[in-house]
Amino acid sequence: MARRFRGESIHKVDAKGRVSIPAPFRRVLEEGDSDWHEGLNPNMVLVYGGKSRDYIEGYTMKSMDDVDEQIANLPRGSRRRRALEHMFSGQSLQLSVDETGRLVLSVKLREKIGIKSEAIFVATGDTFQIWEPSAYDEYVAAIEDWMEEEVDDFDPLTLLDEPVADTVEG
Amino acid sequence: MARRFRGESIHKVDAKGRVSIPAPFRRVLEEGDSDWHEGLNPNMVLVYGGKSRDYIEGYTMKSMDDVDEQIANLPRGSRRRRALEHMFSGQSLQLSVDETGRLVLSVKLREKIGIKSEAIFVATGDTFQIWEPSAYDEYVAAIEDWMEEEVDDFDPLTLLDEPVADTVEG
DNA sequence: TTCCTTTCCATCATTTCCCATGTAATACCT
DNA sequence: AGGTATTACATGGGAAATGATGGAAAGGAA
Repeated sequence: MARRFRGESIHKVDAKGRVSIPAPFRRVLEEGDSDWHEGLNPNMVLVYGGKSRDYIEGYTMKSMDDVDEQIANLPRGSRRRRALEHMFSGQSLQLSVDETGRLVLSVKLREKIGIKSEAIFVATGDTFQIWEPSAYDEYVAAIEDWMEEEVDDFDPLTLLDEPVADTVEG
Repeated sequence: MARRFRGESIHKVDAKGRVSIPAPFRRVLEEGDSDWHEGLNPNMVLVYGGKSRDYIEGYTMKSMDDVDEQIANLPRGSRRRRALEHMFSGQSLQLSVDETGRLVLSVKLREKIGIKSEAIFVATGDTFQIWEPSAYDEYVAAIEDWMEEEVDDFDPLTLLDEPVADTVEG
């Protein structure tokens, strides 16, 4: 398994939409770009689709290739495939990290998730998410409430043992 | 895997039918044209067939070569082959991007998909589509409605995990 | 000539690039 | 250990390059 994103951190977003990518995340992006080599800036992909999603998702080139390949295996023209193409081709963009470790969020993207002057980067394994900080706080609060009532013995790992009957509410 | 088209954007169509191709798409077209080199304008192919299709499809030279080759492998004279030849040879045209990054949509093409003063370019992986904006909105709304009910937990990637019992409606 | 298409220019708004600063983290030396 | 040098990061500002778009000029076909 490739190196994974870990941790979360807040960064300023300037008037041009520039934001620093957390340095540890940059290492993962470099490793996940087969064209990358020392001294170069890695490429990556942002996915901003999902009408009601209030975050942007960041992919390494490799993990996006995996997704693209799986989509390509679905029957052409099927609804499922069209939905995924819409999400991952139509609602996405490729970019390269700049010389100083930043990426640029266009006005369109900033507006979609409500970002003004700050953004929080959150690791989620082989992708990461970019949120407007207070929206993320709400999201976290919701998860923690759920844990509170669901997880008996303070060890979240018990969630791994239980049978899965999962939905959004599950 | 070759660089893929990503993202979507709206552009003005002037009285002569000129439209800017999104700059990121141009990079893909350049890379997908084996004759291209710095300082030159890439060639590409538009496919406008399909009686009830309300978009035009854009191909790089390479991806069109792939399609042509697959067609060439079908039995000569077969109905399937003739249909595909009609679609991809007959109902298509090759053109080159102009000096300022635009292409020209003839009156005929504009009428076919109902374009008046704007067109939206939408990436779909190794091709892209050109739509009349409001027609595209309808198409997207349909997809999103379907996603809404089909995808439980806001993560479209679950569509990749579930068993495929796929038809065009799947 | 007249209409239509293809080139060539011109302009304005972004977007990208380059440089600079302050601070934090780490390495180095004695 | 104490203090200093060095490198890595985060962030800002301005200049330069690119992109989108409109209009005029030029080439041709009818």
